[in-house]
Amino acid sequence: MEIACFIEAADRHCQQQGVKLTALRRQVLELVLSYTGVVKAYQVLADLQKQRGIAAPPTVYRALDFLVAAGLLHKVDALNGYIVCHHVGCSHEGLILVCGDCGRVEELDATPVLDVLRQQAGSAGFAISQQNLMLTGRCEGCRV
Amino acid sequence: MEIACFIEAADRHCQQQGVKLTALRRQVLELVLSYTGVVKAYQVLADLQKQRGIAAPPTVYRALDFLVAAGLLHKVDALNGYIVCHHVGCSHEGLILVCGDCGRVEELDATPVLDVLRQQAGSAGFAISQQNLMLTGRCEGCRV
DNA sequence: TCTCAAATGTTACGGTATAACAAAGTTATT
DNA sequence: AATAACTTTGTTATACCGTAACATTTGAGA
Repeated sequence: MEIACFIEAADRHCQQQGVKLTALRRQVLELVLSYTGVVKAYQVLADLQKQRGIAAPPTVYRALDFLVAAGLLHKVDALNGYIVCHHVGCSHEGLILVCGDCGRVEELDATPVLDVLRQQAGSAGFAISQQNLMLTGRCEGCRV
Repeated sequence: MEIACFIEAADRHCQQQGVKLTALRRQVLELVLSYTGVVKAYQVLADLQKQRGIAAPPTVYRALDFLVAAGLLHKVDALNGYIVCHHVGCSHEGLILVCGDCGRVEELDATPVLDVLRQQAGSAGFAISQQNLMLTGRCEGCRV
């Protein structure tokens, strides 16, 4: 199962970083993994409530914040949602395409375009940090 | 005064586009212009209430949506805010650089890099929509 | 003037996120 | 073990962000 594999990798990743992937955090990560594409905090909250009987917003937000900080998830600001990071462990800048209709996510290599961006930002005095590039649009299936 | 100058340019821009910069929309634009940097919808709402006595959220959101659609403002998703577009007439997509240290915002033209991105995304089946690119980094003043 | 469409007003609500404090678990040290 | 210090999680309450739905007004053209 792919989820179990990812969890295992996440576990190693957290150990390496000296942070703890607790039971709750693992549970939230599994819930996010169970979706394809973008997941909202309140969806995760609802799922968590089904599994535990009760849970409050801070519980899920804290777990999500941890997972983002650990590099296991990315926040998609434009959609108020979260996606799984597909480049855990490799220091690789992704170009993340999110379909605004179906939530499907695709990752490409952002290196070439970030080279251009770094140059452009540099001439304005800005040093842009390592990061992923997120764009919203429509995937092939959702274009009519 | 710089605001008056911008308003004048905005007026011409709207006429060219065949859309109307009504009194309300102009008032909201002036309020956004009165700030430096990112402004939140509810800040504008509060200002509007001071000036008119009463106003409700849809009033300001509709005006802001119009101004974004007209290319006069940009929405900054990551901060739930809005900034003035500094490329009215020459560009509709911003490359927005936010200094993680001091919060300063700089806007460049994202058109060239988005052309490249559209091509790259297109070959993966994605049609990326009109949007701003927002990147974090460090501005000249904050780099030691 | 009349009609239609666009813009604005108004009410009410739903989605997003965090503050503040309490309780429970964990770790290190004695 | 016992304690203390710290981290994590639970709980309550609330603040912030944004829109649906419908009423009313305004403005341009027939």
